[in-house]
Amino acid sequence: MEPSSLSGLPAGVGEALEAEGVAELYPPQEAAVDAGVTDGESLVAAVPTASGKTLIAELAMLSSIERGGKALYIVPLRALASEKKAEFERWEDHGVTVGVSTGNYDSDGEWLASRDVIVATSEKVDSLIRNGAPWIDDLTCVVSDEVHLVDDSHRGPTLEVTLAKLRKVNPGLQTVALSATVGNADVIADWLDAELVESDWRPIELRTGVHFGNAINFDDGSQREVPVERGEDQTARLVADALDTEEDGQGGSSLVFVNSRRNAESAARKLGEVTGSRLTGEERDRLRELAEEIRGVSDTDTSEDLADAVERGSAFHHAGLASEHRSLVEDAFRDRLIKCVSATPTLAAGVNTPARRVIVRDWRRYDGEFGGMKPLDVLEVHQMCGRAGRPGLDPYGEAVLLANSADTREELFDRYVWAEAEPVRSKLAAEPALRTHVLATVASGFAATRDGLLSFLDNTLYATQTDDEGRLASVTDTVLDYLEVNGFVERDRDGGSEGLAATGIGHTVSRLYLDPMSAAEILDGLRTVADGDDEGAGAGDFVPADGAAPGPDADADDAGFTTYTRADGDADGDADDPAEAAASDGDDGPEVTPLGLYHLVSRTPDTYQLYLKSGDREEYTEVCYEREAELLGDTPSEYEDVRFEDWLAALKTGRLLEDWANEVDEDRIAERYGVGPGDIRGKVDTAEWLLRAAETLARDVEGIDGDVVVRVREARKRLEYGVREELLDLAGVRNVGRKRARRLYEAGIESRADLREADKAVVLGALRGRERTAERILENAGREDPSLDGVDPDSSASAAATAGADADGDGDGQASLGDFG
DNA sequence: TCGGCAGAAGTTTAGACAGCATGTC
DNA sequence: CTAAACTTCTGCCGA
Repeated sequence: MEPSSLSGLPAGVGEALEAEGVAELYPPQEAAVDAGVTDGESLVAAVPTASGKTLIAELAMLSSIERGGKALYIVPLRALASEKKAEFERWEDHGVTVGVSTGNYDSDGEWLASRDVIVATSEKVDSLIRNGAPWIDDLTCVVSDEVHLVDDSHRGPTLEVTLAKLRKVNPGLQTVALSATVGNADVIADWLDAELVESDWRPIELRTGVHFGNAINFDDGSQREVPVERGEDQTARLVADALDTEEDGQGGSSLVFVNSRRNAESAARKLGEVTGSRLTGEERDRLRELAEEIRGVSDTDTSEDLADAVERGSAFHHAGLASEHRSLVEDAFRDRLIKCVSATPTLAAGVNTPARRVIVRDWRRYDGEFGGMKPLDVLEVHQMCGRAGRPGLDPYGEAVLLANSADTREELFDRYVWAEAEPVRSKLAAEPALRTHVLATVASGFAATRDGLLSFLDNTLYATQTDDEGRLASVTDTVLDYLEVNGFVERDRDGGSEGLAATGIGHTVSRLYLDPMSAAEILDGLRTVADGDDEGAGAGDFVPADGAAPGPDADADDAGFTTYTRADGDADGDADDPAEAAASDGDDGPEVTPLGLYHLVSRTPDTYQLYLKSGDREEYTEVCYEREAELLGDTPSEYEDVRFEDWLAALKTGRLLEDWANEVDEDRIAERYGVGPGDIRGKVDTAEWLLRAAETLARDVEGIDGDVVVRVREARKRLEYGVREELLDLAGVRNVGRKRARRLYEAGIESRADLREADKAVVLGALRGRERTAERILENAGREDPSLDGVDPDSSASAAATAGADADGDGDGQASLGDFG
């Protein structure tokens, strides 16, 4: 079937596809067309990765748009959103517009409602529904990429409920679900009332095999000799073998999957010996440049180790890397500059990074709940193997599992090579998942009674595949009790069917996209502050919202608390105004410190906890008692309460955040907490998000001291910029980060206003003579005449700045590791 | 007494979604 | 119940 023979697509699309080189549709694509994707028919396509799934989605979306509709493409990862957007933008010549919406990136100012195709993550779509995005009911086609992720216990339920909601709002909606080959694609099709296209067909041959001893045995019965000498590294031999086998005039690159970050790093180091000896002079030069770029991303050991490996054509890839690191590695690997990447599962499902040879070195991974090393899911291994074979570059792809004995070889064949992937199973009927989705479903008007709620939940995958009819109802009831106790929903038990309604806070929580348990924890924590200084202050008391009050003052205690309203003149974001800070210092209520707030949001289920290492328990128990007064809420008993462990883990995270807000260098933080630059950014981002939510909650809820709102905002801003209080103003200037702000401050330039007035020589000196940077900064600070022509840097400013930048930000009188190793 | 070294014992362990505002003289 | 790569500790040896 030729693309140009398809009907129902926008004019010229078929021809454009042929011009791209799509002369014939692939068999699964043809089956999809036969099943009616271009006629608005719903479809589940369960086919291998890289077998043209995206084109099936495009055919559905484009034909839907041609009929006057609007399409939504749901991706599982933020990183994939921009990849897909770029891919779909090639249809803009045919009048199709594309927009993206994810948590950290919205299409540049474009109003989504006007776009024909919108790419978003499932959480973002869920959030848009909760917030009543007007274009949701205009959708005529929704594509769900990697639907098999409904099996994921954390994020699966969101996808499941979101699809159910979209279909409910829009009964005629064409639903196209793209899935890996799984055990029960028919059940998914059944759930979505869709046709099923299932196939193992791949455009590039994929051979899967197991290496043991001196050869790889492939699933097609063939063998390839790859002898491994005694004491030689099996992985290294296989990587070398791929590189030494030229196809298309080039050796093949490899992707090695391992089970821990540390293993990824040490494998990359070792494999650098293999790749390093096979580079051309030009490649060495380019790699050296790339390594410099990597070092420039971050000052941490991780960054340094990565750069060292990359210089030799080898790299590692895991979530501890900064996102800039990741894309540098991914791009260079695609460009065939980096010859081998050792990765954790980040690369198995993320952006498209194919390799000629995939080596699955570790097939078991530590799992605490399992109590040891757990074999990977068949689906996961298949996903890894599916990365083998680059379309247009490799004549074939090879996926090799490593065995260290004949027995293991047989086990790997049985377990992975011959095995079908596990069936997908809904994880909806679990409390954490339902807690969030029951509240959202009630709050956004999908259900007003208990019966209505249960019948809505009947549209989920869970309902179509469970045999236990009562389970969903019973978990729902447990969750409803929880939501009622915490004041998020009201229940009316008088009528025939129990009535349900979200309270004001319930609505807020749902719109903020918080787990209700996080919201409850935050509210409890913040309320302890108000309760602490006046027993008489309760939620029902009179709340003064005096529009004339400039902020909390000494009298505020009389009423127990003061609320800020938008009218009180504090909406200008001037929380760091010294006068205000001084005023609140006069308050004798319990002090709300950044650490207290960081600890509070860190112990919320929306924050991923840091692992307590040996010795940490002792260390943080001590910190916990030292700073107990700052922690919001009661510390669980060290000896009787199992929650104590979590409390300490949250304290560790809280301290990391505090360090960041105290300008401790990234490399010190990385070392102190045993994390990578990517983890630091991740923790800070999450905390920022939660503190913003906390700010909104604190404003919306009665019984929380207005001063608390100010403290929350300041703690959040300090995280955002990574600076101490006195630098908040400076760090707000574009191109001024925590480092430059500190240098400027040490040179006597303490504010944005100073930047406009200061001696240019001092500014230039503080910025270490970087003329262009200094000009940009002056311009961004709003200086009339930012030009630095003929200005010489003031060397004393530069010296002061250097001294300031080297100071360890640990000046709170706590025990400090004042050594440099 | 000290340093070097080998082997024993102990330690650690993947990933990643969400909101929001708002500018400048 | 299950692993494996590291790091740190321990004890032995020789000088």
